[in-house]
Amino acid sequence: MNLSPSEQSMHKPSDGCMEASKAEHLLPCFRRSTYDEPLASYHSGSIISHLLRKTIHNKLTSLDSNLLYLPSTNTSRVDPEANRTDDFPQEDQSSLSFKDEDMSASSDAERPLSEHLQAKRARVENIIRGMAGSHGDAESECEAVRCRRDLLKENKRKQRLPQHQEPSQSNAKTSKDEECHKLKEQLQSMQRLLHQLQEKISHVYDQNYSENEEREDERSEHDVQPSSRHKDQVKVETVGFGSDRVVKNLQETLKSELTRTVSESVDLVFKKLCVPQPKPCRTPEYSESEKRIPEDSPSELSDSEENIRSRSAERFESDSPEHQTEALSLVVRKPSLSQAVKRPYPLHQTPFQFGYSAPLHDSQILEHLLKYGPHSTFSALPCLPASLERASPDSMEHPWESVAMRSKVTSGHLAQHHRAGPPGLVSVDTLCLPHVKMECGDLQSMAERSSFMSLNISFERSIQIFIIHSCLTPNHLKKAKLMFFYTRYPSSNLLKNFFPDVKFNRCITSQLIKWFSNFREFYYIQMEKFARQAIIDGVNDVKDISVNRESELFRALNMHYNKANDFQVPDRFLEVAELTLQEFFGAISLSKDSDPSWKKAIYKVICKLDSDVPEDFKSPSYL
DNA sequence: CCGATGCCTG
DNA sequence: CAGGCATCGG
Repeated sequence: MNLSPSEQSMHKPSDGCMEASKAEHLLPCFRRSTYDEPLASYHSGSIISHLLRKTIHNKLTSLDSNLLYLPSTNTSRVDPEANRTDDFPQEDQSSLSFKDEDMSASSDAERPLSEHLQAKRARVENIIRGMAGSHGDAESECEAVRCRRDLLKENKRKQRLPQHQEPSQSNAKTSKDEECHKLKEQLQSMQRLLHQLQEKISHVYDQNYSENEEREDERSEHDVQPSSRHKDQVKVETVGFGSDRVVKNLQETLKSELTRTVSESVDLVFKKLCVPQPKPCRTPEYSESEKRIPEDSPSELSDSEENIRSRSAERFESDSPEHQTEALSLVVRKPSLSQAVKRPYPLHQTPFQFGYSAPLHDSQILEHLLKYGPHSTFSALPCLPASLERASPDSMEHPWESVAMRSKVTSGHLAQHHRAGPPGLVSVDTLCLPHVKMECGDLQSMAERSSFMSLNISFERSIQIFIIHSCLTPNHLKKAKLMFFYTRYPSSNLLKNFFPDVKFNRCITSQLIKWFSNFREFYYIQMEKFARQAIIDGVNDVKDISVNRESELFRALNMHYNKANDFQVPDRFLEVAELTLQEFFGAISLSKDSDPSWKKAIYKVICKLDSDVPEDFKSPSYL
């Protein structure tokens, strides 16, 4: 398929491929990130409407609908393949119009043709009109649904519509073939639309960016108290972060990520649509049109089975389950960002309307920042721009307070704030991040105010959020589970001592405590279960109850707290487990379980059996 | 009132 | 595992 000039200009390699590859280079982890979970978890319908809702409802659209609405040259091209299959004059595609005059004008030439040709044309125009009309219509958030409905209706009504120059046949196969093809085209057109939108976003972003700069300049001239500025309007430069390049990188990464996300979602939809009957979809045209959008997708984009499969959820599932579940539950679902979305704002007032899905996306980025980088240092974060490098030595003590990074641009004027550490390294303390020290409760309001909810995310803010989110990672969870083998009832002080790399606050503390509460819950449930089982099994004497490493009970517990089984569980834990089981057994034997709070007595006993956690656990880099 | 805890639920 | 809720003690 050929690109029209307008499309080519829209899909400039420098805006697409280059950025994608650049992003790939800078942030390799992103590739997997957006793809893995969220897209795989959407089903085909929802992802598209989700994306469309996100984009069409976006404020940017209303800011300048003309930007989005590419004049006839573009809107009329939303379905060029349909034009071709319907034998529309190729050269007339860009002038395809919905005006009646045009209809009649062209129909002069086509009068000899059978009526159904005109009917076809009318239908195609109708479809196009429907799509075009909804582009600028803020009300119609379900463009995809509508188009699809139209198309399906179209197919039902007219299954004999010729495809691929084949004679019209109305057997079931061609019908499905057509539908698949139509949907493919439709999705591709939406993809183009979204790509356009993405261009607009970056355009508006750039506008805002320069506007903000101007505003900032004005303020610094007229404002007597610069401190009265809204925090969120602190522009990147004022943070002293320094690097335009860093900001640009992030910006570009986000742009390309949006594009790629769209592509992959479309791919996923395709896969779902086409898998039942792959052959019909695998027409030459299909391959062609797939290749037509390389800038949206990684370079390996093709219609090969391998690639399709590699995009599928199956592959995702084949990944380490622990890897996924834990990371996602910890970070993606994390507090405020998702909560903010469901705040009871009237839709039209929602300050982060556009960011409908942005939190998820951004959280994924952050998640991967966390996943791939021990929050102790940035050095191990492959996703971070190259300008962020090695952490300072003192970061091993309290990495959260001295996440160090090298500013390749100007670290000089920041060095004055920097404490210990090699020259050229800048502590995060020097970033003057206003929110870094705030607590989780504030995070939501921050998210609401923040440009983070849009693509206008600044780098320093992503760092803030990174830090906030990096408080507890999957590794921390793993560590906590292992610590449970020693202590069932850790005090907050103990936790603080053993998680030196965590910036403790109310929220983090209670989350950690909650973890242990959950651990205990599981522990006691198992105990009760096995105690009852022992009774059922006819065990009479408490002394007949023992727990060793071969016990089923131990295996269950070990599976829960030491899934990888790479940790030597201390013998003491076995003793405690045995005692606990015996307590439960005794209590149940004596029918104490009729008392609603019968377990509390047991808890009281067990909580005294905590032992010291080995010093090794104090290392932030434990695990 | 706040924090810790437990219970229930998704 | 996290959220929400109720309860309890300081």
